[in-house]
Amino acid sequence: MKIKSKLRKSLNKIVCGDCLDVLRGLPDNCINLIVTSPPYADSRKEDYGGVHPDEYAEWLLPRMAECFRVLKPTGTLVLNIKEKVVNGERHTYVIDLISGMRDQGWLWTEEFIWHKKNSFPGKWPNRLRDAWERCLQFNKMKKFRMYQDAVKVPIGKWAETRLKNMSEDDNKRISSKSKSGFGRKVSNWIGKRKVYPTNVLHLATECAYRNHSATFPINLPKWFIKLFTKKGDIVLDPFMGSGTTVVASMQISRQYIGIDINKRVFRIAKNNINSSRKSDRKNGN
Amino acid sequence: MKIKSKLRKSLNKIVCGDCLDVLRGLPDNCINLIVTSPPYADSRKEDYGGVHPDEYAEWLLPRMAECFRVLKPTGTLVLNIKEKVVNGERHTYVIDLISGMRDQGWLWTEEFIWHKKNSFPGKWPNRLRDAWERCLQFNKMKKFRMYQDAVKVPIGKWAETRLKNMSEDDNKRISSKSKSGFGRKVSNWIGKRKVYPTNVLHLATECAYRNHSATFPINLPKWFIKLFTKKGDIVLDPFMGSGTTVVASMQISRQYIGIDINKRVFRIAKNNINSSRKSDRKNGN
DNA sequence: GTTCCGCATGAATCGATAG
DNA sequence: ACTATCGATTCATGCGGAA
Repeated sequence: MKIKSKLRKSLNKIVCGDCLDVLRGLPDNCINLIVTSPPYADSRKEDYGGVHPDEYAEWLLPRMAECFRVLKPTGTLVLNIKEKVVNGERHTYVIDLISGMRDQGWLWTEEFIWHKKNSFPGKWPNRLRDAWERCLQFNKMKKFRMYQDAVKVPIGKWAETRLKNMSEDDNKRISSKSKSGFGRKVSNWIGKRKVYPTNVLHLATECAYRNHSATFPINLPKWFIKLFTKKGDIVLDPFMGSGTTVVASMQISRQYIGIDINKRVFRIAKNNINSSRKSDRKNGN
Repeated sequence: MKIKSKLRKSLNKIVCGDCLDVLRGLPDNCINLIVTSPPYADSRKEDYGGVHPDEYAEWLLPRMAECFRVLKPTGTLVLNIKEKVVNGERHTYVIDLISGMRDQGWLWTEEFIWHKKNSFPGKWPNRLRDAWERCLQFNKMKKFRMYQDAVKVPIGKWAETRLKNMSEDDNKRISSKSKSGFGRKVSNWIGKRKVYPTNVLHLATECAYRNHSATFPINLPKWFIKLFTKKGDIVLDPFMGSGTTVVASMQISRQYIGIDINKRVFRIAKNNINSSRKSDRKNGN
């Protein structure tokens, strides 16, 4: 049981280091879900040094190989990514990445679209505003775990804003103010017909209280965690950033492992996780 | 003037045949915009004989080469396409196509998302409902014609309240605290009624012409025609289907060339175009 | 206890200018 | 010529305090 203890030692912890090295310390086939948003090519230079678009796939691929090894056969990997414009053209590093990962044995199962409702403003002579990002789904096998019922949404006009309205945060915010208000809200939903959502997610980028330069609304990882894991399962984020995926996992009772190479960002993640833990306790969880 | 007459003879006509052959009869650099939805791999078997996904890019590429030749240097190609699921996995023929077209000299300028608001209902064991398609934009040069003002949309209702009460800071330029380089000057928006859209299109799949097996709402090609051409410009659809792109072109006073290989579908297109012409005349155009 | 309203924020991109 | 830095451009959202 050496392997099991090795895993147990890493569980519900965050680690500062290159995920390429850190992941080597994990046993094979132990993770249920990997949700991550790797630093985009050439961006976040301050925090990550900025990998050039031409070398991006090459840089990310060995890390994806380690992810493949640690993921359970029925597990899932979700990669939030978008190619940037280089020289007036969309760069090919994302499609190069897909090709390279398929060579590693990954199945490119699905591509979700995150529609960013409040995208960056701006006007350019030959380009409109960019309002979407890819969430690439990869698997090791055709048959993977998926819990569609966990992400059902009320029928009707709410379908457009399903994630916003379904978020745990909303529940929590209401409950912290008044228990009765919370109960009433829930009762509104009871009895409503629910339908399965689509592969297009409508979410705004969060803009308040972010010390980290990347926007990654907590409802995005949370939605995928609900869709691909059940309570107690293990969620990994090898590019944790400010810890959004980890906090999402905690809030819905999944176990987690978080990794990030940058010390400044790591401290922010630690703070976010600690304050999330505190507010959890306050609410009696 | 031999070339010009060759073009003039083809203008505002539709042709039944393989676009690979038909396009050879057109001169170089004469088309302003190509908007098309090529037959999907392995589907529409009845109409097109069904190209297998593994051979799809190979089949489409020589036709894209002819498109490259006939397109003006400042022109644009828009390809509405989506990879299908083969063996539980998204097939790679679209990214193979992008690679192959870049080898031909195409620039992969942008990728628009068509969000299908009323996607087909249903439930599959390992998959949610598919509610989006790609609209790939390709160009021959970095500088192409684009008329963003033609597709402006009404400003959001946030503006009504926000712009009434201006703080002092709103009148000067405030730069964002993060290193993004972004700033804001709220007073810029006073009096503005319309804003530029994003690269995400929300359109329902209203299929006017039910005899054709592909759904392609007329507002999709029409939007791209407005964005990339002006009145009198020439629009080509080498996979015309039931003629949606052609009808859209007629409705907003662009010239057209439509091609389709399938005789049955071709007759439907002819009918659609004729009745569109009639209703045009009735309206005094 | 709810709604209203002010306001800071964001994985951007291009062209010009400087080294 | 080629690369690095800099300034200009512009929406919609959700938090938190106020009514």
